[in-house]
Amino acid sequence: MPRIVKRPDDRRNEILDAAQALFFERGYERTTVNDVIAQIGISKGGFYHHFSAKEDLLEAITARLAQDAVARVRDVLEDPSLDALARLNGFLASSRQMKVEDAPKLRAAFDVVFRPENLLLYHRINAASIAVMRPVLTGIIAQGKKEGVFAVPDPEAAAEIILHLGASTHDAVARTIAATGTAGEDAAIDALDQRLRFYGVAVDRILGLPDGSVPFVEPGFTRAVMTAR
Amino acid sequence: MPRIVKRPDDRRNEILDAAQALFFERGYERTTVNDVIAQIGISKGGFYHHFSAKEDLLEAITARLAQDAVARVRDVLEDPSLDALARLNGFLASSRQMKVEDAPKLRAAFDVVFRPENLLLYHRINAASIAVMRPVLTGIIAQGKKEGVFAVPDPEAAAEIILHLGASTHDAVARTIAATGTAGEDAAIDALDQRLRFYGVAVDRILGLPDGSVPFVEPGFTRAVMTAR
DNA sequence: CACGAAAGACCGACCGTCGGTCATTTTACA
DNA sequence: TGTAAAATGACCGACGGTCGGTCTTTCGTG
Repeated sequence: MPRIVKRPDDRRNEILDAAQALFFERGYERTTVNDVIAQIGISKGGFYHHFSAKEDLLEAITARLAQDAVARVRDVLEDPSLDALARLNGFLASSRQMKVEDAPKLRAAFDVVFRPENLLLYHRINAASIAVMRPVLTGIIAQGKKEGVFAVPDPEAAAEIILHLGASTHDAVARTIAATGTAGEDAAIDALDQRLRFYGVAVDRILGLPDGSVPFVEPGFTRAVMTAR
Repeated sequence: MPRIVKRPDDRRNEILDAAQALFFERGYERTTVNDVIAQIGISKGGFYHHFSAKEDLLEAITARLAQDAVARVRDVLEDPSLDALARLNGFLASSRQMKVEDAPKLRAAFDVVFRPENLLLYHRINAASIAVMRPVLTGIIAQGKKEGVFAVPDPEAAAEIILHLGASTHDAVARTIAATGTAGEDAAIDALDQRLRFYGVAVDRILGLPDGSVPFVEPGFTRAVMTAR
């Protein structure tokens, strides 16, 4: 094979891009290092020059995804005119907007990531996004505590709990995906939507707010994401 | 090797016991099928006669652990004289008692299960216990809703959320384990204890109860478990 | 500017391990 | 004694990872 030399960062990103596409297409375990290097025409040694193990790919990809996600909502987070509740709701609204915007890609990824055999991939993505979001949400909650609107003893613990709430949707989402294409699809989407609303209520209560203060979903959101192609 | 024939159930349990011990000693990935069969002196084919994949071991072991755990608190769950809040607190108290009783074994398992490379093992155990506990907790919450003491729209969703709260302790526990033997151990245990108390408050609030109604830990519990040898 | 050597990006054959298969043998029991 | 189930262990293919070596780029030096 002809030897093509690239700047290390470019090559690294090229590998990451290829691996990410494959992971979201086949899952982590079912993607081999050989698959990745074949996709971009690189040798085994070349790959291991940039990454010390297949596992490194997972770490790098999930970190990159999480960083990208947080970068896209930075403007809301840094607007000094917002009080804590507005900041929190703005943060959640931006996140939803992002999800709706590339709903088709997201939905396709869901189909793979929520399969039982890809549990590890799911949890890694989750852990990475929690790691990135934790300081952000902690900041918002600390601000709200200072403002006297959030009644929590420990902002960081509250942030961790709320972020993990997202993980508890795993089964509900998986059930909805499983129902796709069946007669129960419509009902499954409604059930998921109702469940997500309750998560919003759970957040309200954990923060010591009246029910409905932090809407987790808006009308049509769940359906828009789950029926995207 | 001499051929020893046993009743299928006995053999199955023997394999399960050996695998469980190894998983809690080295983790799932680092335990090979050869390790398991070597431990009890059985052949490869013999193993695959009883289990269709290594993955099956995980499923069977986690299911068995979860079943055992729920069986041990059955008496509290079936006592008809208890109202919902008493039942919930009794259920949690029994769970704590179990943990304190075999704290040394538990702590040793923690050391392995909470290592980052054993994330899958941790999540599998968690998922299995949630699967078993969900109907139980759903029943308790539904009773409380009927009694008018728990203010939740959907008992099953509430049960799922509360059970997943346990998972959100993962990082906090991992941090405490990491601090074992260092100068910060004492502070780490206190921090974990405080965090667990907050989880109790979160449960209170999700169920619409006044703070302190559902104590998640009692004095000394966290320290007892985390310092056991 | 020329050039030679160090750095490091890249190659690909090779290796050990591991999960899993299968033809065969042994045992229990009706 | 026939047969279904239990158990054997040699074998397989795929996979993650290694390693000796090659080729390109960069940069200090005369």
